[in-house]
Amino acid sequence: MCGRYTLTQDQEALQVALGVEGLVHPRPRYNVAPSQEMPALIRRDGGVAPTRLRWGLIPSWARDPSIANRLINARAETAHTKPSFRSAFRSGRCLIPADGFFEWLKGPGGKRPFRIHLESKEPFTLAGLAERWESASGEVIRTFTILTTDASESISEIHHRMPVILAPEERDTWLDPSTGPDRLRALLRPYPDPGPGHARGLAVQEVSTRVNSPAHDDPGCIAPPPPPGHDLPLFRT
DNA sequence: CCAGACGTTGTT
DNA sequence: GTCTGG
DNA sequence: CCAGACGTTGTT
DNA sequence: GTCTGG
Repeated sequence: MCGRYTLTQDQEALQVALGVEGLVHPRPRYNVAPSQEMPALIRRDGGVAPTRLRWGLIPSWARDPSIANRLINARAETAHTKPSFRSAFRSGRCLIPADGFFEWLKGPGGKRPFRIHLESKEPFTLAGLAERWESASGEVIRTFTILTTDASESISEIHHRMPVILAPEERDTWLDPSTGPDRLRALLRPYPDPGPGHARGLAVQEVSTRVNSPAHDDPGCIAPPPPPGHDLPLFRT
């Protein structure tokens, strides 16, 4: 799945990399957590426009917005049929800029966080769904969720699901309101491992458990874990 | 008909 | 809003 | 995703 | 254990 990600470029570099103007990204982010407002790309006036959305989808009909805590991901296989997501799948598709995402490997001795990023280290875009929610008092909240699919072979060592990464040439098809459901679903595949036609793929790097706490958001969150014994008290005889 | 759920992950 | 269960 | 809270009464 | 907040 995908419950944390990074966007370490600054605003200017991100706009250049994505070919978008007017994107708001005040500072590099090393540990983006659900409930936070982040840049997104949507379709507007026939083009691609940047906006800011809160991570965790609130369906328009929800009475309790805390449902967002449980809707940070949507299964690509079923999102088009689910009451919570089908409306957004039809008319609220969006792209979420990122340059890495985190997965935790559960094993004896605890959970170890890993960061997955492109070997090129370039930013990429995740397939997302956006919604607009209005509270009884008239407060409007715009939210998003990230689509997930089966893990590629290289990622499956860590986790069996991964977010959907759309290639640059797939972005417009995903956002285009006239794209049909079959063609949309065909886009929602695992990111390909290196092979014929794909010289470079995803890289997996273990990182410090500093990323565990959503209160941490600094380069230490994507740094390698300290070597064993690093911080242990030293005893000498 | 009305009431109540509506989701993902992972684990059992 | 829309679907399922009673 | 992980971390941290999780309750009532009454009083300040 | 389960829910909420980040």
